[in-house]
Amino acid sequence: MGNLKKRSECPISSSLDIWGDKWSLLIVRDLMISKQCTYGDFLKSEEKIATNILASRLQMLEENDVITKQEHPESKAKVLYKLTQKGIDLLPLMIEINLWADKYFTMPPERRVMLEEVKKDKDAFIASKRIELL
Amino acid sequence: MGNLKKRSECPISSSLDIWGDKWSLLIVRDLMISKQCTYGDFLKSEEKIATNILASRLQMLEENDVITKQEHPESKAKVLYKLTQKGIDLLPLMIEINLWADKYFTMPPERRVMLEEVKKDKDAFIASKRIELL
DNA sequence: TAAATTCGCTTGCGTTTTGCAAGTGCAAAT
DNA sequence: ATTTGCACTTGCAAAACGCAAGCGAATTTA
Repeated sequence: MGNLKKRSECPISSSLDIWGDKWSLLIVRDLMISKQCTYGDFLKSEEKIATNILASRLQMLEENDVITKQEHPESKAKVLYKLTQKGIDLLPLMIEINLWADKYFTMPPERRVMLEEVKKDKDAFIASKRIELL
Repeated sequence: MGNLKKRSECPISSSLDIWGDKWSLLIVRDLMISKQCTYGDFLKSEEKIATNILASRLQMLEENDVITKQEHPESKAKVLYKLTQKGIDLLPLMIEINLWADKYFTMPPERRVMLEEVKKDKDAFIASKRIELL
């Protein structure tokens, strides 16, 4: 299944080999907003990812150490997904995507609040989010 | 062909709808390194993009105002592709990808030189690159 | 405690996208 | 006048995607 083949030694290319598709960064986004999600949580988010695609992306991201599975504290039937350090390190990237999008799309009001905070002091925002996610 | 359908109002998702695939950001990368490229230049880069895929991505990026076509000064047979302002604004994002990759992959030596400069003063680097690309 | 429901996936299958090779049409060089 | 270069286009097989249904284990409900 989701095994990685590098197209080149270029760091951009190698990065895209892992999360360069329409869905992976949305999974990362959900984990940055919610800190931890179950399989069902991902399915609920508004872009409506197909369940087989979700499964393959989660596997890919786990194999590449961007996310980890943990057992749910209150049920063996549930699984918790979280970002690893490598995943949390995508935070600056995600923020730059938001800033770019802010310039060229209309932002939903809730995101706007967060972005104001980011614009005030980007590094501080990243630092506090980083702690929050660990 | 490459027409855009938004999956949601989320800025991350909308961004990915434009350049969220394995190839688009490599085209942007080439244009950030070379400032302007011909169709043939893109084909030459080491990831070896298929010509039909290249054509569809160039069209998509142009439709979404990330790149523009210009006529080549010395030949009507050639076409020059350049980044628009919207494309140049992807620079901070590209730099964050590089920084992330720097942490988790081995970097080719030439990129290392650039990254040292970035680490010394990120904003200054972006500012000078910005001017260079216009 | 048996039956129904929840949860995290897997499977099948039709559709779309990708990747490779070959081809086309215009421009420029020979 | 003919060949070469350049920017694509076309055809087709293979892979990835998207949708719906199914499945086994864990949990809840009757």
